[in-house]
Amino acid sequence: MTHMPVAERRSRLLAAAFAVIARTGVSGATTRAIVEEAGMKLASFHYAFESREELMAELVNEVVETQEVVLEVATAADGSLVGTLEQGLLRYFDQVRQDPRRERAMFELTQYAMRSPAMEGFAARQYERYRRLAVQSLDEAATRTGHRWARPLDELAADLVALTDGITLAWLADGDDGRARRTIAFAARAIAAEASPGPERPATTAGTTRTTTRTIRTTRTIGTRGGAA
Amino acid sequence: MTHMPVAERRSRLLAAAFAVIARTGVSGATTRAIVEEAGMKLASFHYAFESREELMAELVNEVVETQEVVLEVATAADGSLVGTLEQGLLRYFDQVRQDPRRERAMFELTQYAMRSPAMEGFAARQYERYRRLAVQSLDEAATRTGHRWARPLDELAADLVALTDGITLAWLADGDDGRARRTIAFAARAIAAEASPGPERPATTAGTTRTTTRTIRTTRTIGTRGGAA
DNA sequence: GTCTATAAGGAGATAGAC
DNA sequence: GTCTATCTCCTTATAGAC
Repeated sequence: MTHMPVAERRSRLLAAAFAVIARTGVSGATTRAIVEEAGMKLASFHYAFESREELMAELVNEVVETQEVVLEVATAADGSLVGTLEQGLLRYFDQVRQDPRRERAMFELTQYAMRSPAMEGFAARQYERYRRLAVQSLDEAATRTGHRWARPLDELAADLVALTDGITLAWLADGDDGRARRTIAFAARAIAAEASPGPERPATTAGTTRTTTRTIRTTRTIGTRGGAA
Repeated sequence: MTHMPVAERRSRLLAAAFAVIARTGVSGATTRAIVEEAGMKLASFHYAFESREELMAELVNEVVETQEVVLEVATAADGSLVGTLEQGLLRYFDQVRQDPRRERAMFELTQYAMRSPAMEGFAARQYERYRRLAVQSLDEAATRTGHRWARPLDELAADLVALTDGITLAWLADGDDGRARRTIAFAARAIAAEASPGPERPATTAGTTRTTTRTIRTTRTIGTRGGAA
C-alpha cells in the first residue's frame, strides 16, 4: 500500500527479523513470519532483499556493529576494583534478565553465522568486538580505582568475555539468579586478581554513595562476596 | 531390507541424527537426511519413531545422560593445584579441538531444547549434570594436591562450567588456540584462588612424571603460566 | 512500487503393497 | 517389518496485473 524508500523497508525488515528470531528462534524466521511482523506483503520482501540469505547476512552484520555494552562500568560502591567490576557485571546481568530473548537471539545468530560458509569470519569479528568493548570497560575500571592491569588488556578482555558468556549461557539454561550472582562475584574476584595497585589515581570519589574512601584495596580479595549472592 | 529389532533401529537413528547435526546443524537434521546417514528408508524412521520431535527429545535426553567429561583431572606436572587444574582444562580443550563439531552440536542441541516447550527443563538438567561432573573433578584435584575448597563445591563447579563454556564458545568462533590457552591459564588461577591449603594430604605422588614433590604450594599463584600459552 | 496468484521444491508423515 | 508411492503443508522465490 504505502510507498516507502527501499532503505527504510530494508531497515524495518531487519528489525522485524530480529524480533522474530528473538521470539521463535532462527528456524522460525521465515520470510513469511518476517513480513508479517513488519506488516508487509511477501512480495515486498523480495523487492527489498535479493533473498532470505541476504537479509540474514545483513542482519548478522548489523548486529555485530551495533553491539554496544559488554559491561557498563559504574563507579564502585566502596571504590574497590572488585566492587566496581562486580557492579558492572551485575548491570550487564540485569540487561540479560530484562531481555533474555535478545541474548538468546544473539547466541543463535552467532551459531547461524558459524554454519554459513558465506559468513565465514563473522563470528570471529563479533568476538573481537566483544573484546574491544571489554577492553574499554576494564581500562576504565582500573583507572577509576587506581589500578594497573598486570597482563595485556586484550588477554584480560578475552577472560572477561569468556566469563560473561558462560554466566549468560548457564542462566539462560536454568534461570537461577542466585547462582548467576555468585558466579558474577567470583568473576569479579578473578579479574581483579589480575591487577596490581597502580600509579593511576582514581579521578574523583565525589558523587558516589557510601564512599568509604578506602582507596587502593586490591589484589588479594578472596572472600569479598560484595553486595551480591 | 534387513530385519532389525526396533531398539537397534532407534539407536542407529539417534546416532545418525547426532552425526548429521554435528555436520550440518540442527536445521539440517531432516528425517530424510537422518535416514540417509543411517542407511535406511524414510518409512523406517516412522516405524521406529512416532515423529521427528520424538527422536529429537530422545536424542537430547541421551546426550545429557552420556555426557562424560567436563575436565579430566590428571595429576599435575609439579603437584600444584593451579597446574593440576590447568592440565585438566588443557585436556578438555584438546578434546574440543579434536572434535569441534561435536561441541557445536552440543550447544545447538541445548539451544534447541530451550526453544522447545516440550523439553522444558532439559537445559537446566544438562547444566546440573555439567556441575556434578565438575564437582568430581574439583574434588579430586583438591584431594590430590592437598587443598580444601573455601566455598561450597557446587558453587565453584558453576564457576568452572561458566569458564569452560566461555572458553569453548570463543574458540569455536575464532579458532585461536593461543588465546584459548591463555584464558585456560587464567581460569586455572581463578579457580585455584578459591582454595585454601587444607589438611587433606595428596594420596600418592608415585607414577607422575616430573614429581617436584613440592607439596602444598597454593593460593597465591598469579603468574604461574604453567606449561601452556 | 505494490499487490495477488502461483510456481517449484522440500518438509513430515502415512497408505498400502509385499 | 520393510518397501514404494503419495498426501499435505509450508518454504523461498517469481510472474504479471495494477
